[in-house]
Amino acid sequence: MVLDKLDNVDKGILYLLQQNARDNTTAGIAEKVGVSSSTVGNRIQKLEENGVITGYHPTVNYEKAGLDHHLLAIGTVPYGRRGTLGKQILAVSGVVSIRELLTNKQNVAIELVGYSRKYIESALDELKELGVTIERIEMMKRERTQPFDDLGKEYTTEGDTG
Amino acid sequence: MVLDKLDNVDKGILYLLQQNARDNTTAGIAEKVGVSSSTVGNRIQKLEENGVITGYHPTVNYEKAGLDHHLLAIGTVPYGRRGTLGKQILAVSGVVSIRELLTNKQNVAIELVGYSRKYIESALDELKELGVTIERIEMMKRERTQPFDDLGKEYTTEGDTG
DNA sequence: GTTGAAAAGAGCATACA
DNA sequence: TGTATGCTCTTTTCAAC
Repeated sequence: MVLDKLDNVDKGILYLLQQNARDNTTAGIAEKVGVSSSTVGNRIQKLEENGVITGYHPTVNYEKAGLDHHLLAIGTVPYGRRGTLGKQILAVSGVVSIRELLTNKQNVAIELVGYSRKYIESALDELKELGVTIERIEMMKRERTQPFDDLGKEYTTEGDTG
Repeated sequence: MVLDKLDNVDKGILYLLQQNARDNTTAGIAEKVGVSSSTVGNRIQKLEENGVITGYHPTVNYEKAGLDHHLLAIGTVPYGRRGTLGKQILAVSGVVSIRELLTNKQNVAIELVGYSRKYIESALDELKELGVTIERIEMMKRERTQPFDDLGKEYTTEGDTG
């Protein structure tokens, strides 16, 4: 499924879901994109089936949850092994995300979260054992995420997206 | 609110929500953490009020949504301006996330998404105008996100988290 | 702070245009 | 394919513990 098959209704729904996937009800979305609530439900289901929406997750403030250690490990993974290693890296306790880049060096950015320095160190040890060469470790100050804002805002009646 | 105030029930709820924030109902969570569904509802509300949970977002597969251009701009922002610039950077069309690091150089990683190369270029121009020095631009191969898996799994009866 | 039940609201499936 | 209605399930609220 590519964008050609995403019409204005899909785009509007995606935009609003990205604003708030929990408080934006199907009825509320329906009103803003100009269709019925059951159509919104059908569309969302299709977006999920087609892999456009792959999941719904809460954004957790790790500091407020008591996880004081939050850092980014920038490293290198051998070219051929990146696909396989991704899952293994995610399986390491404390790893919350990986970004894979199309470069030969420094091609992975691994976000780590933990209760203590010891916790982080054991995660780094595990990563090394998997074959990840850690090149830099930086403390993360903050991470901000936002929906792609040009997806379908124009197809909605922006009002109270919550 | 810090972790000291997060008890096992909170941790279990957070764990399950991170697995699937949509299909895990309060009743289902209640069963797995061993409390009533209304308690789960109350706890979730408090986690939101206290800023532990800051939002719920769908994970969107940008490629499947027709947004073929997905890259990471690594750059530098003057030390004193990072706090202010964050919001402005997020306001640039195409920017979906920023990671701020505690370094002097290359202290921001800006994730960009767009329909076309032109689209991306205009976003980069905007970033430069804001005062961001772009040092490297890398194509993103993939991004994988996962909940912090050591938050409260032990306090749940892992069964059908969906 | 937790529970259980009742009420309000949301989502889903069926039927129809 | 999109829309409307009725049914079921979820969430929220409130009294009681």
